[in-house]
Amino acid sequence: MSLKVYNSLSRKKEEFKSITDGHVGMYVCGPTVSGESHLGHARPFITFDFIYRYLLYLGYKVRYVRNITDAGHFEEEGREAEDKISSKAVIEKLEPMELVQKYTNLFHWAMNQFNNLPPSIEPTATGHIVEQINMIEEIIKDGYAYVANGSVYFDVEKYNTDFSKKGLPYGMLSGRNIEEQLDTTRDLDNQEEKRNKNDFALWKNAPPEHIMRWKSPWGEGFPGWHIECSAMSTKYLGDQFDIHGGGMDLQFPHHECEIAQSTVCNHKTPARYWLHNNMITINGRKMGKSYNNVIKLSELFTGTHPLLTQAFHPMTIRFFILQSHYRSTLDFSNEALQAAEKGLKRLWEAYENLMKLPSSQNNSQTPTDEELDKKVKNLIAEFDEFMNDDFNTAKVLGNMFELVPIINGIKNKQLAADSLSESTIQLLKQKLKIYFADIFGLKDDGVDNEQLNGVLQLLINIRNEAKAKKDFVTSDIIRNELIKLGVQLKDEKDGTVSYSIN
RNA sequence: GGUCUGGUGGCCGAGUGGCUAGGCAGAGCUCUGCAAAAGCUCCCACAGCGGUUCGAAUCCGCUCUAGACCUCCA
Repeated sequence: MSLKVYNSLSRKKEEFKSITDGHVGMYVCGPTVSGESHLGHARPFITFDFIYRYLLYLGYKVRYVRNITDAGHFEEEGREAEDKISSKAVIEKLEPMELVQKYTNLFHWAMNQFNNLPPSIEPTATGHIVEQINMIEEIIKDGYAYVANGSVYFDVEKYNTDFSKKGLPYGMLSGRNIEEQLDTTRDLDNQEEKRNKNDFALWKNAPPEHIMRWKSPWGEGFPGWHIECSAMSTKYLGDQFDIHGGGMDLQFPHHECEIAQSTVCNHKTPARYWLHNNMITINGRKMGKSYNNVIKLSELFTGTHPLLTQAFHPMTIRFFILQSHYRSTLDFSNEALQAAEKGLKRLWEAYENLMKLPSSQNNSQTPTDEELDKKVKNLIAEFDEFMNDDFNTAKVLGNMFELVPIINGIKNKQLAADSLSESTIQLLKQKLKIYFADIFGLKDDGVDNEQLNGVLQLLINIRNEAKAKKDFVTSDIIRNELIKLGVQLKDEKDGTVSYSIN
């Protein structure tokens, strides 16, 4: 059984084979820290987090590189090209690096909330200006870029002509044919500098008011749209690496340009497998700045957004994303998120129940219900199978939910304790823990507060005494008032009382 | 205009030829002082029209429809 991944480059599922045995190099396009991350951004970072975690589970040593874009890509709104980061800094009266730091911190905070593992290396664009300049020089030397008024442009046409002969045409990732591109009537800044409309900037000459600027062989300026990813992936992962990831919307032009730049410099396609996650939609539309329909992560966690009826816990978001396949669109709505919240709770509680099941209460290795035992073993075995099929977390969760009634049934004695063999229960515990915590990265931020526990236990005791005296008025007050406070008491089958906090 | 991807039960979402996931919501039952929780049962959908096939949500064609990219965007 081997891992198969959908490669955007070939548009097929392919068997995954790493370049170096036992090692994986993975590059994922990170955030532009000129603003706060929104729900749409959460998708790739959670997606590639569980991919990273799964590769680790398979035993690979993974170098996971995710950049921070802090040098400012261009926003070409109509006429004026301006560096996003420097212009916003003026508005907010902050130093550019102060702004960048603020949003980097916020990003890290959000990643932490989602329980995403930090990448192995998180390089910044501003920290790699030298590498980017070196790479641009190489491209010029090879004749695939030209200088115009202190800016440098990549010669797409020449690249396409030469590399098509090698079977590496420009547009191979996104299935584009450069002759067929739409003629934009839009006026882009400095378009006349380009030899061809498809050419893209490697280096931009900085106008005087531009704050972020570096010296280069072509004058003072700043790096172009795509060069940082090429420079940094090459530096940390080599000429060719295993996986390049990002959102589908980056396929063109960003990843296409990356391929062109890197191929010129390194004489080979940078990544073997290109993985792209799909978008989160809201009312059927992609969530994105251009649509003005973004919900920021902080708003999501606090419920402060007109579209939200309540706050949603980061783990609910994570679970919501895990419930669909990463290449499908995922439609946001309060209802969908509420369903995810309840589903996660049910799964979480079953998981806890399982972990608390006493082990080896009987020595019987033969289950009394062989059919059920077999079913459980099969459901567990399918976890790996589903993940190996292009990381199908949705199907794994489906199986987990099928295990829930079995686990709860044993716990609540609706099923005999020895229905399953001891070894199956052990296997279940072991695998579920790995999948739940290690691969899916679901964690309990459980209130582990001794004082609160003590207070609740006291109330439970009082209620028990009231019940013993058939003073149901008192016992019901305790139960009903607690539920209003988000604490749900559960009368267990064995007479004990447990609770869950919402 | 080009390239591409979708349209699945009240909602969300798996599923690429037969065994018809799963979650949420809803209904009934068991348990319970009553509830809740838990368990059991029910709710058998695949945009439309043709075609291929013994058999299609799944393949092919057409139609309708939604969306993505072609411009910063996860």
